[in-house]
Amino acid sequence: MSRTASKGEATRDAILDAAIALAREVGLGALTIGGLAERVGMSKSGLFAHFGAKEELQLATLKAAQLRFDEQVSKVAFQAPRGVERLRALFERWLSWAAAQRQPGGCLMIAAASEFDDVPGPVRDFLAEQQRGWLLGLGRTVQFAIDSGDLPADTDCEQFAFELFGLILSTHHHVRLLNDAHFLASARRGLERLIVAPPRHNA
Amino acid sequence: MSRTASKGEATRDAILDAAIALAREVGLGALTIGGLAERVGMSKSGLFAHFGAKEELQLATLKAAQLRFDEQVSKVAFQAPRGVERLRALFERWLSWAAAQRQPGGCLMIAAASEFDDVPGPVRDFLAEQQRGWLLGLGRTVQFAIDSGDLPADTDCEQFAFELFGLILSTHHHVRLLNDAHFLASARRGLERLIVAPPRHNA
DNA sequence: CATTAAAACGAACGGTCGTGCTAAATTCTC
DNA sequence: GAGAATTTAGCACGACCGTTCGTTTTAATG
Repeated sequence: MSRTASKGEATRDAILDAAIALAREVGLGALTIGGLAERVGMSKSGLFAHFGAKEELQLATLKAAQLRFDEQVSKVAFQAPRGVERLRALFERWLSWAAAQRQPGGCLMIAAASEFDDVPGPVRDFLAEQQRGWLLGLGRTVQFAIDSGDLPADTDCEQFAFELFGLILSTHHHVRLLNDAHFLASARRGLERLIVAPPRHNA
Repeated sequence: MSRTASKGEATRDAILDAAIALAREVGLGALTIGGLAERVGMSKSGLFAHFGAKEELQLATLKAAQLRFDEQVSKVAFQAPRGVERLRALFERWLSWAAAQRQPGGCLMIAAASEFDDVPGPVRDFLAEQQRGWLLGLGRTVQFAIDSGDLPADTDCEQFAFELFGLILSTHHHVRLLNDAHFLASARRGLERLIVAPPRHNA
């Protein structure tokens, strides 16, 4: 069957699947090994042996979530041609990742960032690095839209990315807290305004 | 001295002061009674007696934070005359509340919302109600700017408030996680774009 | 100042946390 | 299928959690 799927790796993947789901509900910091073990259906110590420390479990969970994000958001959006079309695809995928998933709990990375932004350590470091990379990737996608002639040449990519991120955050916040999906439409209107009247350099 | 400041109320206030500070660092959920007691310099049971339950402590902490917010943000901004001037004042005050405070930890309400958005109970209910009220207040401030002729008559107040909130969230997120104050400037540029090219109805 | 009420304390409770250790069970390799 | 390696379980530990209770200290009242 799968080439390198030893039993250990298989259960490890299953654990991380459950860890993502559980952490989205209670938070990455409130993720307990006992609770996770019960959810997966194995012993606490058996699960623990896969990671050796709680912090490792947290990091592994974040990395697994990032992998999923890349597949469900970035990868899919990058099938659209460069330009606003890809930008819209990315935004739409991102929206459904962050605020419209069926299972409870929003975006793990966003929640974890808010949770760990004052807790120094590897988890925070990972999140910060991840954020830097994502911001860069967003800026690049905007640049492609400029290159395609879909956006004015003097569009400020970084400012655009910053505001785009704000739209996602606001949607995430309101949809999750107020349980009102109409904010998804607000997000889309915000994107259109960004496209029609984008932020520009020296303006 | 102060009229109704029995000893009990005084220490209760001191406790809540410390609770806000501590909760901003570790999160409202990770707030422990023992840790808070140590910080305040009193016994665990003595502190506990003031609230009777941890959830009451959490709620009291949130209410105390809201009180501060009203005084430091809303109240001050409302001294400016209605219109964009007040809008700018509000935004600036809000910015320094959320992302530029000296002490560690960002905005408690934002962090708590992200932490409790999937944890049913009084804390979540309080946060949701608070958010509804704030969104309404924001919209009203925008409406004043329309009435003063500073914004087009067909400006969409709710959409405006939604995007404004996104700017604050994005700033909060980036400043806290990446420790880079230059995002404050991004926030201000976002506000200017909102004023110059606001979202409109039927557009 | 004496009395009473309020507030703070100290010790203890049952539980759960993360983490070692050792033994049993399972999977992999030849 | 035998033997080695990996994976899982069981149990115990010290620490800390929220909470209770009885006592002692402190503040308010006449």
